[in-house]
Amino acid sequence: MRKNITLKDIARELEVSVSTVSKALKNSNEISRDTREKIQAFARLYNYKPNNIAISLKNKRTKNIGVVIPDIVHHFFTTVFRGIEKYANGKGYNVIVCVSDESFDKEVINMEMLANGSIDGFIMALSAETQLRGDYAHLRQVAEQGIPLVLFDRVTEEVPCDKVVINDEEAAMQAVEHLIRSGKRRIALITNESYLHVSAMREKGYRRALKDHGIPFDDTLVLRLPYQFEEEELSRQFFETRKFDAVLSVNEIFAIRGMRLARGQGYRIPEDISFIGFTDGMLSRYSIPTLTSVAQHGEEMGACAARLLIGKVEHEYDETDPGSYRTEVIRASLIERESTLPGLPGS
Amino acid sequence: MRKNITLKDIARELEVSVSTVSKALKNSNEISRDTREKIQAFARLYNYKPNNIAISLKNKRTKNIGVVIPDIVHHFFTTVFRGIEKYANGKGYNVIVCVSDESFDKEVINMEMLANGSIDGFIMALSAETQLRGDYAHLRQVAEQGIPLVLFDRVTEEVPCDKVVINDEEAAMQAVEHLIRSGKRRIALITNESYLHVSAMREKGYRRALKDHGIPFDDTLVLRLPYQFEEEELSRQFFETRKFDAVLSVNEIFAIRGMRLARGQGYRIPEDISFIGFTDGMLSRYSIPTLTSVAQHGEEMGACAARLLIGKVEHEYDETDPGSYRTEVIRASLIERESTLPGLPGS
DNA sequence: TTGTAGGCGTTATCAG
DNA sequence: CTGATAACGCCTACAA
Repeated sequence: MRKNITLKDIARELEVSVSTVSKALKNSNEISRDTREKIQAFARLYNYKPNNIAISLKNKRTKNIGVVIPDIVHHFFTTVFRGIEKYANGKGYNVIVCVSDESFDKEVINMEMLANGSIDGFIMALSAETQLRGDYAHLRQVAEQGIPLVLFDRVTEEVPCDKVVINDEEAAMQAVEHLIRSGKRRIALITNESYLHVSAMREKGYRRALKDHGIPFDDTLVLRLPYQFEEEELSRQFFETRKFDAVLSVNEIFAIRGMRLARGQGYRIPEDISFIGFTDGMLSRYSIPTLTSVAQHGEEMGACAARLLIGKVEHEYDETDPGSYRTEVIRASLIERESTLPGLPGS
Repeated sequence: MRKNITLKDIARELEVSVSTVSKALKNSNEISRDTREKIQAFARLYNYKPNNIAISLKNKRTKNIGVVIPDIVHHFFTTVFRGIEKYANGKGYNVIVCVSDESFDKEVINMEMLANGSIDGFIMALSAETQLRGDYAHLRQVAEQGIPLVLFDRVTEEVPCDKVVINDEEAAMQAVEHLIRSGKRRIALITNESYLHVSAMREKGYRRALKDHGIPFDDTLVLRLPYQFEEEELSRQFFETRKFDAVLSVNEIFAIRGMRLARGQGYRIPEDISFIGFTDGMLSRYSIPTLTSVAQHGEEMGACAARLLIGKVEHEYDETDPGSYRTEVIRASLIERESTLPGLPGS
């Protein structure tokens, strides 16, 4: 095992001082052409590479960014991560990922682990449990330490920092309007238990669209499913006992399961029931019928978050000035597929 | 911004030496109970946390592991990653992810970036381009530097290191045998262009199963699709012009697309054509019909890879001894769903 | 019981 | 042009 060679090694071999080597390797013209070349040749020969850790210690910059997400086996987060990774890599940063598994404790532990010098800043989406508890002390503490923080998608008003969100409410409205335009009036909503901020926003948009079109909100047309595990019975009852001609779902899995149930009961899609889901993932593209879907442009979101974060990391800023925090909104867009009827002409 | 407090700060405030503080904080009984308590109280009060970077520099251990994978928006890799992350986290390690995007150059650049002290070891799956070129110099170099390396799934014989693979050949055989047992004889294979080691192994298993059951291999029943982008026309022709009663696909996407085409042409699944795919992801679970699938147990693979790596990292080992390298085989299993007929009794 | 000194690898400042 | 020194934050052998 040939351990990595250091400046000191080179200095010893070439009988010069460490500082001469250091300067020579950065081509400083403090050093004579001769020695410079000699040193550079030697370094190349022995494949010298500066030690990142030492440089980090010196600069107090690690060129690492920490990403804390609730789940990695999840199309949307994965997509955002790709956006982050690409942008960060382009800027010479590496990305450390920690998965909170929707657990408050893990989120806290992971952040503490990273906050002690391992990273220059955080990008994160809150775990479900954190949102449920509404406890954001760990985020505030990180902010107090002067570590830049960017929240995306699963955000909260209670922490002053940069944020990247999609226009959930508006996107839900537009989806519902799309259904209304194609002649649907009894529109169901499938959502999860409501402590997730994004779900709440989507429900808000759903209600507003109904209201705007003079359709009364009907609570019996809202199916609230538990977040994590499958509860097939609830859904079955819902589909058997309620009459509706369209469904908006806050994610694609609920939509796909809904379509399967509807077909099982003999409904045609989209003629009898149309479906629109959030999260434009694999399932939407490959289901039968293919699912009309609200694309969240995760990769763009990730890139945006990374851009904000690295901006803060590299340019000194005043973290006490609330005006310096931005919230970027990524506009979702509706991808029309087989599960909805085409809208009326001109719409 | 209250920067993190250091040993030196504590020492200055309490008018003791840095080493006293250091020892006191690790409860060394070299230090009097009195000073110990005073120092610990002070440290707690100011929320002292040792600086990871400094510790890394001192110990030459970063407690980071580098994961290099071809793609993150990919169910299998994501699953493996989860296994790695969980195991590593449990052992106090963080995970730095780099995505090679199937590109040789990015793979090399990423590894060089990390190999200069940022990580204690690598876990990786080779990019398609790397396998195509067969150039593994960068891996060898890492190994020479004494950095432990574990390859998973996309491996090569040409680099001596620990490996984690699934029994691709055998799994493909078993899948084909499953089809044969349910009465199918003309079994098609959908695979990708063949420079991927895993695909080659699966094809081998496919052929062997046929042979073992006296079914002649028919090259016209093999559809080879390009790796990255969709080539719908090739598939359509294949489904229109060839007659077969079952399909084995090396991934779930090809299988799902195949099922859609087959249904479009009026075939019933599984009565007319059964399907089995590799990669037991979302699509397999939620497609219509649901897809019988070879589960690769990615999470288990990831955990295994992390275990091997951390083992090497923490226990000195002799990297010149080829006998010290292990290849762990994770056994795939067949998840039966609607896209295949149940096997005959007793099988 | 406490403190000093040296080192991990690098860089910046200043002296020669 | 070159080198000595200090510093980043921490640890530890050794001295007092």
